Amino acid sequence: MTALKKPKSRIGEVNVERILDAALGVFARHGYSGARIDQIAEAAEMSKPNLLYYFRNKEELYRAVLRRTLDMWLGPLRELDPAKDPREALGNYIECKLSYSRTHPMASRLFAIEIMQGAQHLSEVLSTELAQLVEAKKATIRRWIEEKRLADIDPYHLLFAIWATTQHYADFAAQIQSLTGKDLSDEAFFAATKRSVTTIMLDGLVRHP
Amino acid sequence: MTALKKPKSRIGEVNVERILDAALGVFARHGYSGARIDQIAEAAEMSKPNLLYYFRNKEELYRAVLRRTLDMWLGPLRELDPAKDPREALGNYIECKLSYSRTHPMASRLFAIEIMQGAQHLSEVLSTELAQLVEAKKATIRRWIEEKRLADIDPYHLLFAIWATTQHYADFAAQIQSLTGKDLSDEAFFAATKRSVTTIMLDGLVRHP
DNA sequence: GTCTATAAGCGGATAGAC
DNA sequence: GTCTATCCGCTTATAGAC
Repeated sequence: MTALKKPKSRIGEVNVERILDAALGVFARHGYSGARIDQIAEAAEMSKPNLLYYFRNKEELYRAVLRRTLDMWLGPLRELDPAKDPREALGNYIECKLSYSRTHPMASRLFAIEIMQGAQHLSEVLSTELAQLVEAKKATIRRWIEEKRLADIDPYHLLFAIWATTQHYADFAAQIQSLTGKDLSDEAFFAATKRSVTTIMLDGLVRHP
Repeated sequence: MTALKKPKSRIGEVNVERILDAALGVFARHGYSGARIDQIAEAAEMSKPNLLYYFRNKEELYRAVLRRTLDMWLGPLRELDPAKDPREALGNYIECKLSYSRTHPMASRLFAIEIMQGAQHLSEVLSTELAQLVEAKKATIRRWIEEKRLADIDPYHLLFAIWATTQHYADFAAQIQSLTGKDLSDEAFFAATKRSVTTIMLDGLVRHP
């Protein structure tokens, strides 16, 4: 009878996907309160009441969008491989995060806006899932440092620096576009960005004699 | 007669300041469309119609808040001193930006949200004032590189990396608070952050033999 | 499952007394 | 300059036919 959250029919599933895709775009662009349901409905090529047949209300839709993009958001960090050389492992991680900023800039901005506005819908996730994951990776980073293969840096700040520099190209794309005329969808700009970010993070800016 | 924008009386000026302070907090927390005028009025200890006596409408108030925080936002980059050693000059710049993230986190988030949502009220500034400033600083950075005192990095990406890492502590404070339990208002955490960010940016992560 | 029509309520903005 | 009261448009959400 009710198709909410667990649509049984094929057509229902397709519609839910269409709605979630459309909602990601509108929420990332306008924030939660700025987003309009009929705007999302229009983007999903659907009437507003029809959309509200699948999602009880705006809040439920917003949470669903966050949840759906969450795994993708947490994914790259899980891959950080303790067995590898730190240079290679961190290089991979940076490349992975940067690719994510290129292919999913709206997801990045969605989370960024949510966190900047207090992370009210994410605080649960941050203090459980992400905290656990970060705790595990801290151990990896500490080992590299003990083995003298990495500078003596607090693992938190290392992770923050990588997150900040890589996500910046998605989150602040408007500013970067305004200054350079380009964004990560430009193949050459993406390659140059990858090279620069990797060099800065791993080798640092100042030449050592 | 009209006190709008140019209040003649002392009491008017004081009220305008109170409103702008309150508005910064509410806009930074909820974004433009999420912000409520009566919420700002309440924070400014004033009735809603009274607030609208000083600012014709919400849009005008928002623009006034952006304009007032703009100089502070552009300030640190102006100070980047070509005469200094790059290590010292960039170190100063990082410290300056980080201090700004500590003392004005709401201003940082206001601009971040504005840019992430398309920078519609800032595009003028970005492509004129900021672009000019960045152009000037690019020359400084290029000189340092030519003198072999700096790694061969595109100046744009260097600036982006510094902006990203330093502003991150203001913009993503909720996430950092959730993971570390601290923010930059903690004196020890601020000192550790400054040390870590400086080391990562200037010296890099990977130990060179 | 999808639509048209509409209820319900919020929030920006104004009128007008003081 | 500041207030109370109020208007009006806009947006969410529902009712009910198909």
